[in-house]
Amino acid sequence: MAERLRQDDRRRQLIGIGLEILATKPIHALSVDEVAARAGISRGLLFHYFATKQDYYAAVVRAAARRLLTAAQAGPEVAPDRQLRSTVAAYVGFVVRHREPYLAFFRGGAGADPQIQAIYEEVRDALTDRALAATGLPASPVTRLAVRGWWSLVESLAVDHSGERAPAVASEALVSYAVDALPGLLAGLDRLTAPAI
Amino acid sequence: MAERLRQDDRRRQLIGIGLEILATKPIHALSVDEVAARAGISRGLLFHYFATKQDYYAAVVRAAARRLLTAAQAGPEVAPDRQLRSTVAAYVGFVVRHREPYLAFFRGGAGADPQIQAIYEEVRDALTDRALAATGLPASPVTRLAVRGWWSLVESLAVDHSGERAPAVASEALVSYAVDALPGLLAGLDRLTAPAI
DNA sequence: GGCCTTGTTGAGCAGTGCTCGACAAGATAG
DNA sequence: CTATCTTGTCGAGCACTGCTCAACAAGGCC
Repeated sequence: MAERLRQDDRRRQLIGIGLEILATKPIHALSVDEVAARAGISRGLLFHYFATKQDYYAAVVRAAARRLLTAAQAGPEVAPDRQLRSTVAAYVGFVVRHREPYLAFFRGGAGADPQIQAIYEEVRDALTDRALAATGLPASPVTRLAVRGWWSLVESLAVDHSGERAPAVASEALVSYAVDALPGLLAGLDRLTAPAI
Repeated sequence: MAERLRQDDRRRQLIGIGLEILATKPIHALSVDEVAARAGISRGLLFHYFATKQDYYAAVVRAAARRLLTAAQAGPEVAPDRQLRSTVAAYVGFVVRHREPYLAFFRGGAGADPQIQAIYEEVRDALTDRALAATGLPASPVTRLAVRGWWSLVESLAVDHSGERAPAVASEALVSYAVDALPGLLAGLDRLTAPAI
C-alpha cells in the first residue's frame, strides 16, 4: 500500500510527475498506469484526483503555464522604462533554458482540447497585458491585436534561437531586437484605425 | 463488400474523409472505426493503406498543408512589387474562410509527432522563402529568423481577426498593416548582425 | 472504544489500435 | 474458357488503455 498523503501533497506529486514525463513525450503516449506506477499508487487513485486523463493533463499544463508566467515577470525593482525589456529577457531566457518542455507544453499540447486552449489564451492575455502596461498605451482591441501578434513574433524568435546549437546572435541582442520592434508595430497601427484608401 | 477501388482513389477518399472529420474534432477523438464506417470499408483495409493511425493523420495534415500552400500563392501575373501583398492577402483569406480547419490542422495537431512537426516546418519554410523572394533580400540565417517571426505575427493577426464576429478592421487594412510591418522588422536587423557595445 | 471522513486498492468492463490469415474481384497468360 | 497471379478487401482476435465501482484501511474526533 502506498504511503498515505494529504490531498494537496498527492496532487502536487502527481502534477510534478506529469511535468517531468510530459516534457519529453506527448500525452497520448503516456498511460495512466505509468503515472500511477511512478507515484507508487494504483490506477484508481489517479482517477480520484483527476476525473479524466484530459483533466490531469490540463492540470499539468496549468502548472507549466504558472511557471512560465512567474519566470517571465519583471520584478517591482525594475525601472518602468526597463520593464518591457526585463519581461522579454526573462521570457526568452525561460524558452532557452527549458526549450523541450516549452515546446511540449505550449506547442505540442492537444490544442483541440478546450481546457488547454483556455490556458494558452490566459497566458497570451497575461503577457499581452504586461507588455501593454509597459508601453503605457491604452488597451484598445486594435492595440491588443498588435501586441498579441508581437508576442507571436517574440515566441518565434525565442524558439528558433533556442534551437540553434551555435546561435547566430547573442540572446541579449535578440531581446533588444524584439523589444525595439514593438514601437514600430504600434506606430503602424494608425493606418489601421483610420483607414485611408 | 465495399466497392473495389484503385489504390489512388481509395487513398484519396480516405484522406478526404479525414479532412472533413478532423476539421472539427481532434485525432484522439476519432476512431479508426469511424473512418472505416464512413468509407464503407473494414478497419483492416485502412491499415492496409496507412500502417498507423498516426500515419493516416500525417497524410491528412499533409493534404491540408498542400491546400494552404496552394491557396497562399501569388500567381505569376502579379507584379513583382505586389507579390508579397498578394501572398499575404491570400493567406489571410484562407485563414478567414477556413478558420476551424486551419486551427484544427495547424494549431491543434499533435505537435509532438515528428511527422507533423516536419510538415509544419515545411510550410513555414515555404512561406518564408516566398516572402524572402518577394523582398529581394539575401536569405541569411538572420533574415530567415526575422521573416519566420514575421510570419508568426501574420498568423496571429489572421487567426485573431478571423475569430472576431464583428471585425475591428477590414481584411484589406489588416493585410496592408502586415505587409508594411516587414520592412521595419528587416531594417532593425542591422543592430543584430553588427552588435554594438 | 466507536464512528465518520478520506485516502487507497484491485478487479473488471468497454472500447480502441493493430495484426493476421483467408477470401474474392480483376487482369493476364495459355 | 480455364488457370494463375495480383491486389483490394474482410473479420476475427489480441493486447492494452481509459475509466468505474464496490470494498477496505488509516487517521481524526467525540
